[in-house]
Amino acid sequence: MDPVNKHGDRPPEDLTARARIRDAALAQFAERGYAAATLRGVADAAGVSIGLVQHHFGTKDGLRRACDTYATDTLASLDGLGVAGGEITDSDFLARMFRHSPLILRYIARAMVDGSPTAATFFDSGAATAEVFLTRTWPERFPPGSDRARDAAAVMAAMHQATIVLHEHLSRRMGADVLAAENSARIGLAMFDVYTSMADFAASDTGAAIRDGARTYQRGTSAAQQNGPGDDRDH
Amino acid sequence: MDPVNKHGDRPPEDLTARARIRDAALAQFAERGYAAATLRGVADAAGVSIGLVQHHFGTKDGLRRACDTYATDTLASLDGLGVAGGEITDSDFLARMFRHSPLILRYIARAMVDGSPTAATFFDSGAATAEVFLTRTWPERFPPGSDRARDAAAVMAAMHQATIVLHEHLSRRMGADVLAAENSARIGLAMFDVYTSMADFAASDTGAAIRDGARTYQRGTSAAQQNGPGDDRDH
DNA sequence: CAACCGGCAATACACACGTATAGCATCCAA
DNA sequence: TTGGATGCTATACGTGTGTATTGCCGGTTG
Repeated sequence: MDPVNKHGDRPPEDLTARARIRDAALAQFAERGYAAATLRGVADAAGVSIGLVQHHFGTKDGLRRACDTYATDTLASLDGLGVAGGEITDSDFLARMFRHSPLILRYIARAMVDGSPTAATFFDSGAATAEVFLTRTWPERFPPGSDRARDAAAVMAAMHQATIVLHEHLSRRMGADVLAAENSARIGLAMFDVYTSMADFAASDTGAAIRDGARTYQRGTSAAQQNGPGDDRDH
Repeated sequence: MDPVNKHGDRPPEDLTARARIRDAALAQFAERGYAAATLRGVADAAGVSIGLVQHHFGTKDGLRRACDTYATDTLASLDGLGVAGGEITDSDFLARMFRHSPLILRYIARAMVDGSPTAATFFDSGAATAEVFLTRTWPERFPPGSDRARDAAAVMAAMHQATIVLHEHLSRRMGADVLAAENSARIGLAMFDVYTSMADFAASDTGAAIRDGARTYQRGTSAAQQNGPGDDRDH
């Protein structure tokens, strides 16, 4: 049997050599990073000559841009329901992503820390979605346009995307490939556990002390960069 | 004034050319990644010849290993209080890290996704710390050695380290360098907000529905996997 | 048939990289 | 003074890289 879900349910024009090259590039860029990946490696993985890679994509950067736009388009096509509405369907979105193309998921994970301009768009999209969710669900805590909402949304996006970006370490630690479809729910449940537990901690005395300490520390530094007398050891 | 906190409070032997090369390598590896960084670039940044880099570190991989061990030692020296005890002094640990050497922080952030073997150790250390914290604070929810505790600890480590690994996107979105010492408290406060809010969401009807859906989905897919049946709702 | 054009391979080229080697000061013990 | 270490530079070498060039082959069009 040939490799499954490699060219799963894609239109037939995607089975051309050009598409094979793009898929190979997605995999190579994801596994080795842009700098370490070579055009000859991509050509070999795609089973074509290196000349054909240039014929279709011109330069190495052109190949990367093609991968970026392909990933962006695929993501946009999956954004149709749920995410665009500002719902927190993160796990559901990922589940669909797992099924559709783990290749793109791995590529995104690498691009996020590989200097790709598309990665910034992806992160900002996640942060924007989170911000809509936060301001809609708790308008009093996160007033629309406030710094508090913006900060929380950015941090929340980072925390969620961490499960993708750090999938290698996460998988090693959990003993399973967290980018495999059958394990998507496992991360979601663990995130629920972390959220509820850490909220308990935040509401506890020590949690409140830490938060207050951070608040006063922030007030001290926001005026002048010098560290105030604070540092109040939280036992 | 010369660049501050570049060779801040380090022993005098660190001001040798060898140390300057190491610092330049830390910066170059962090900014460009291992593959894209060049020995000539490191030599230029350190103000020495490329031959001296080889004289001190032999090969490029030797230079990377030297950076890894230096980062590891620095981390270990900061682990003295708080973290080793299993406390969740994450923000405090980071605050000290910010002050001591933002250089190493940036290096760690890159190494985490650049295939460095040290990065695995760093992640595992964070996950182990989190696991101790979870099992100590909520022993009934996270029994020591259970899959549930291990999963939650790994995800929690990933979520916390995300603020470092994704510092570039986070900083762009928040309009400030999140790896700067004066902003360390800001992330901590945002994380508190996210935790409390998402815990509310997890406790809501839709949150419970999502969790139950994930549970049944997971039961459907994990035939061989054994998770203790004693998961059920902890009120 | 002839001209042509896109898919594709083979090869050549210039360059930057990591690495190896040789040399030059300075210092310090014998 | 001699003679090696030591810190450091300069330069050469081989290789792998991205890219450019050339040409072949099959199908379409005039």
